[in-house]
This record gives sequence, structure tokens and C-alpha cells, in this order.
Amino acid sequence: MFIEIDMKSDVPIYEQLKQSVILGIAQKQLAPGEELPSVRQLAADLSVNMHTVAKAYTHLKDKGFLSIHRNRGAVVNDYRDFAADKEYLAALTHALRAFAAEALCRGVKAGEWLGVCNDAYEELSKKRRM
Amino acid sequence: MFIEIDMKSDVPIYEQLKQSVILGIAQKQLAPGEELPSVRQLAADLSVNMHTVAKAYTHLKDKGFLSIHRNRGAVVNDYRDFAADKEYLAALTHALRAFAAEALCRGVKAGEWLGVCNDAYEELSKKRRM
Amino acid sequence: MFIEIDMKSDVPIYEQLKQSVILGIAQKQLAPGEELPSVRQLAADLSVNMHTVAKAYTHLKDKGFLSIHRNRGAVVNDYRDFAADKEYLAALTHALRAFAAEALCRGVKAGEWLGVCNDAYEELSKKRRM
Amino acid sequence: MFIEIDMKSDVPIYEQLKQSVILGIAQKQLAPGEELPSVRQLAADLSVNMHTVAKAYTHLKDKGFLSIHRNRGAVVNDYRDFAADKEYLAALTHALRAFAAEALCRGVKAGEWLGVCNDAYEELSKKRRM
DNA sequence: GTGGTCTAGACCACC
DNA sequence: GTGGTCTAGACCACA
Repeated sequence: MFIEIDMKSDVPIYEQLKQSVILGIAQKQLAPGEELPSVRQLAADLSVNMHTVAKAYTHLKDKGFLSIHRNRGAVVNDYRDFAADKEYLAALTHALRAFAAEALCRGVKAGEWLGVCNDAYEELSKKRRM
Repeated sequence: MFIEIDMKSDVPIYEQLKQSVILGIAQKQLAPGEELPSVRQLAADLSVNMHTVAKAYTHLKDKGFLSIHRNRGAVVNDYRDFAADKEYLAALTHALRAFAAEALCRGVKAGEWLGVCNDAYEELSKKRRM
Repeated sequence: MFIEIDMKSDVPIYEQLKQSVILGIAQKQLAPGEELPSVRQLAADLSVNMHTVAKAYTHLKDKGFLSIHRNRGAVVNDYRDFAADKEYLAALTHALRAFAAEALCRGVKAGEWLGVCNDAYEELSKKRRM
Repeated sequence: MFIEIDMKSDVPIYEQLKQSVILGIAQKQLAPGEELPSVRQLAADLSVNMHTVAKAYTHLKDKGFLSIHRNRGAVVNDYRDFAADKEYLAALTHALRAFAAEALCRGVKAGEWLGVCNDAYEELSKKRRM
């Protein structure tokens, strides 16, 4: 499994799990209709608590990324099910403002800022095509 | 005072305070050498506990944004004191990657992504010049 | 527990705690991966407040000596995580200068000074090998 | 006057003053019998409070570095008045142990450690001969 | 007056 | 169970 957890991080494990799955979808390592490992399976693989994995899956379901079927477990949704809406874009802008503010404080110029933003996106985008 | 706190938010009060101060510096509402309200004063204004404000100030001191003088309270540092270093840029890129991943998942195109990033930066930058 | 606190000292309790832990690591009484007592436990053992211990642990985390896991408590980091960098050496030199100045004033000769410095280091180093 | 104060430092101003005077004596910029500026004078020069300067002078008197005469103000004592005694050496060793512990943790080798210690001493010693 | 430290006790998130 | 956050009130050092 491609998911790695940093137990030292101050980011909660279930958040790291969520991000890993989203990363997987972004890079098309996880395609719509694909099944994720069962809660038990993934928890065992990563040596974390079952509840932690379940929590991540539930959150992802609520966000529209996954569907949870009784028999097949967690399945990646169609892209259109979690397309960007206004609400999401507003939240994104707000979150980015905090980062932009610190960058501005630290003397990061506009070009540099956009460069970093672009790198973050392109790095994923490239892997996607592969 | 320009600082506002959302008590309902799940982001800690002291984090909101830190971001507010950084935002203030980014927009030059807070200039180097300028004194911030005393911990007691700000705590009273916002109806939060002294220690919560003190924690925010201490973190900002550790990050290099403020100096804490024994008798003058917290003072904004010179810009060069908290210039971007490699470590910061690495952390920034890493943080942005998580946002970019979700954006990519949700079908946000490269141009759109850069637009949002640019807006976040320019919005602050404009206020700065005023 | 090997940590002892002098309540009469004018150096803050949390600083004494930090030094004790660093001393423990230096002498390899605390090895990488080893768990420290929980904040509640240690606080009870030393009859100090939980928050005081927590402050010490947090500072040590920030310095890179410890990691704080959400469910295992504080764990000693790998040595390479807190290797000496330029910044540290500069701070060390500056701190030692103050001591050297007083020693020089008081007629301590160069050999004597180096002897004391060497003793301080070797004393720890010896215990380490045992 | 050669004394400089860093208002941003977390070292109390009176401690910085004490260290500056000791540094001056160590480097023989201040010789036995020499008069220091009056409390008023020095306080004005440095833009600090008179009480702060007075406190520094009093501490230095207690340590044996200065005598305070009614008419001549603060005067540097003869060297033998503040020669190293056992008590001082014990305190010095103890203080150095804390620094050595952190250095050891951070992978500083014995030679490196002695090098830094030697530098701190020699730097002052050189200025002294000039 | 300022911030720094310590204590005490509460609630919450995470696991 | 763990640590993280917040509140509350005390005392002290510094200036």
C-alpha cells in the first residue's frame, strides 16, 4: 500500500490518512470505482487503530470522495461527485490567505509565491499523466 | 483593535491570534518597531485569557516576528529578522501540496489554481500599498 | 525516576527538567525511541504541576530532542535529528564567552579553564560508555 | 562608553551590564582603581533606568569586582579581591556541565568542544594583551 | 506597569 | 489512556 504515516507529526493520523487518499486520487493511483483496503486490512498494514481508519473513511465519504458499500467496502466515487463548488473555493481561498500572509511577511515576492504554488500543483499533475 | 477571534472555530484561539498578527504585518497595519497591546489589554479586549494571548505572542517571538521587551511589551521586528529561508520554503511547499491535491481531485484546473493563489497574495499586497 | 528538581533554585522548574532530560540523553540513560514518563506521571512523581512538565516537554520537542506522539507520550528522537548546526555553535560560543570572561577576571589560567571544560565533558562521556 | 545593551535579549539588562563590566575587566579595558561612570551618567548614556544600573553595580560589589565609595562612585577592585575560589570553580563546573551535555547530545566531539571553549577564552585573552 | 512562572482544574481531540 | 487548549488566580522579576 502506498500510504505512509508519520507518527511523529502533529497532524492527526486520520488526517494524514485522508490526505493520502486524496493524494492517491489526485495522482490517479486511485481511480473511480476502485476499492480501498478494508478498515481492518489498512489498520493492520499501518499498525494503527481500526477506529482511526474508519474515521478517515467516514470523513472522506462525507466530503464526497468515497462511497461506503456494505459488501465492497470503501469505493472511490466518480469525479463529478466531488467537483469544486463555491463553498470549497471560498474555504480554499481563506486557507491560502494565511499562507500568503506569512510568505508576504517573510519577503517572498509575487513571482516566487506563484512559483511555489505552481510547483505544488504541477508535481502532482505530472505524476497523474504517468 | 483590528484583531477578531471566532470562538466557534475549531482552530485554537492562540493560532487565530498568531495569524491575525501576521496578517497585520503583511498588510503593514503593523510596522516594525510598533508595539502590540499588552497581553492583559488584548486579553481583556477579546475576552480571552491572558495566558492564551501570551502563548500567541511567545510563539510569534520564537518565529522571529516579534520581540518581547521586558517593559514595553511585544514589538514588531524588522522585516529582515524573519526573512524566508530554505526551511520555511520547504515547509510551505509541503503544506501547499496538500491543498493542491484536493484542488486537483476536485477538478480545479491549473489556471484556476494559480488564480486563487494569486488572488490570495494580491489581495494582501494591495492593502499593503495603501 | 532519575530526574530531580531543586525547588529552591532560581532557575525555573521547567528549565531544570529540560536540562535533566538532556543530561539523560547525553549519558545515554535515555536512548532514542525510549519513552519518557507521561506528563501526569512525572508531575505526580516530582510533585509539580502537569503544565510545568508539559512546558518542558514541548520545549524539548521544539528543540528536536523529543517527539510527542499522541498516544505514547514523549519519545526520545534519533541523534541525527538534533545534530549541531552553525546556529547552535554560534550560540554556544557566545554563552561560553561570558563564562570565560569571568574566569579570566578571576585569574583562571588558560590551562585551568580548559581543564574545567574538559572535566565537564569527560565526566558525561565516561558515564555514557558504561 | 564601551557598554552596549540589547533591549531585545531575554537576559535582564542588569545582567548584561554586569557581564559588560566583567568583560571590560577581563580585557583590561577596566584596570584596578579605575572609576566607572556614575549611575546617573551610565543610565543616561544607555537610556535605561537608574535603578537598573545601581542594581548591576551592587551585584558586582557583592561579587568583589567593585568597591562603592561615597565620593568616587564605583571603583574596580584589585584582582586578588575576586580571585577564583573553590565555590566559584564548583559553580563554574556545574554551569559548564549543562552546556557540555547539550553539546554531547548534538554530536559535538571532545576536540570540537575544547576548541570552542578555547576560542572563547583566547579571544578575550588576545584583546587583553593589546 | 510589563511579561514569566507556577498552580489548579476543566474540557476536548486523538487513539 | 495520552497530550492540547483554555480558564483562573497567584506570585515574582524586571524596569
